[in-house]
Amino acid sequence: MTAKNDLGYRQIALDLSRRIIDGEFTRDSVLPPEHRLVEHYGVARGTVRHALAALARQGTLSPRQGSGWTIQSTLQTQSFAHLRSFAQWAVSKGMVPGGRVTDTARCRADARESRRLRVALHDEVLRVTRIRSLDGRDVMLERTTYPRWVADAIESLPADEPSVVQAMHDRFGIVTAHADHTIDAVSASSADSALLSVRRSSPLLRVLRVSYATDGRAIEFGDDRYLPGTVSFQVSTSVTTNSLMRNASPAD
Amino acid sequence: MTAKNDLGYRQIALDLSRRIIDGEFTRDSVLPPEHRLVEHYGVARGTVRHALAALARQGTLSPRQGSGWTIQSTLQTQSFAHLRSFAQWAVSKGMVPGGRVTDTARCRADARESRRLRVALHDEVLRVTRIRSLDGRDVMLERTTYPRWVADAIESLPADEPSVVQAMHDRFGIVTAHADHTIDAVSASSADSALLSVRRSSPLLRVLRVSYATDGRAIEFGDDRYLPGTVSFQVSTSVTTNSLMRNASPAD
DNA sequence: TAGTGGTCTAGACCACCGT
DNA sequence: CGGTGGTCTAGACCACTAT
Repeated sequence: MTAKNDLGYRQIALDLSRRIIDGEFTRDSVLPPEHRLVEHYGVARGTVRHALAALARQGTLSPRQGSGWTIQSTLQTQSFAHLRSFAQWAVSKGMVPGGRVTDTARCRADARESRRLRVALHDEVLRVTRIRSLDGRDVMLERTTYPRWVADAIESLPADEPSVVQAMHDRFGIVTAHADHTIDAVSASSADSALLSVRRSSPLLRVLRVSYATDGRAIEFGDDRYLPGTVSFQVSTSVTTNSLMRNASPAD
Repeated sequence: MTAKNDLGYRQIALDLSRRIIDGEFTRDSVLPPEHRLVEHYGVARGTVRHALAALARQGTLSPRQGSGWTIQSTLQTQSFAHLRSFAQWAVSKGMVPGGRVTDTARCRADARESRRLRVALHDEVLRVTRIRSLDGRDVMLERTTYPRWVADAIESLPADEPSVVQAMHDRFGIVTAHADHTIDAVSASSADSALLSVRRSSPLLRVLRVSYATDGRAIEFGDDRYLPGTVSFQVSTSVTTNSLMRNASPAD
């Protein structure tokens, strides 16, 4: 876009987000003043402000009266306010998600998998390793274990399926109703470092993730490792919604 | 209030909030339609909507197109501080929190601080560095910047004050109403490594944290760096309840 | 269909920032 | 001082919900 074609604060927010990601505006720089954005997009000032406010809530921008809107972060943040898959989240941020499977194997569940997936120890499970990318750049290494009841569906998907969650929903009617995430930091293992092209023992942001179907069965157990500086997670708390928990035991 | 005296979306939001707390509107009931609130407060619809949107962001209200604004929660203040404060969280987990100030300095706000705290660039701020421990073991390095309006209160606290949040509340009536957290992973800087006794460039879990008072002013901007394996963050999300749920089970 | 919220317009005035 | 964001007005039309 970047033109004045259509309208809508959502599209404008998406376009601005896109332009920030593309480097048209850099961190700590100031956005063009509102009246210029109004010209550019051909909408009323209120609409532009609606878009800017949305980006501010998401941590991308920050206004200062009398000065302008400065770019807070060019990082993309995942908010837990919405339960989204990697691909759906990427699309909502105006980026192109990618993925490729590097390894897949039928195995017997180890202790950790049996605990998280609530299947019997040594039950058959499917382990899949994927590299996930944003706009063509690898940003995350995902190791997911699926219980037997979803394994066949997963194996039938193409290796470069961009959105596994979407495909599971569309093709098999398997819906994620609930998910638990545990976040911590780890050193890259030698396997990690090879797949993500980073030095061994460099820091990675790890998200352990278990998602559940509407009937409560676990759909998958994932260990996602993000390159630092590419993705961060954001939690907004208020008196009424407590969405964040600290946990003292090691994440596993 | 509850009258149509003055104006301003903040006052309207505050008034609605108070009326909800006072029980005039109960949980799961529906607010009067916007046009009636417009009459009641004697302002334009945009102003009413601005106030409603603010309450919605706090989790108090939730709109449904075609229906109305339903009251999501009538809860307020108390339990909140318990989850937000490092010290109180530790106590609730049966651990003994500790802390010591290693550095404190009055400075001029740099670009990042002025952005996050919404104070002018080069405004005077107070920077405090603390080491925080659990059961006598150092687990976290905390660098916090306070704006001028809280700096004096902070400086009056003893260096080993275990719970800053608690003290601010009890002694000065400064209450945290809302907070944003951004979580990612970083390499330990040389300063980090010295203070936390880890190798340089080893992974740390970083939490950037801005907390706000009830009137919306920023109370503090913090950069907390946790040793991996000591603390993790857990988030539980579900599709049906847009607001997030707490999960009391341990990470493992 | 009537009533609700969702979005948008085209102005206006004020408060704050920098020079 | 001129330029910026912050707030407000008084309309308008659309999309969705209930009946």
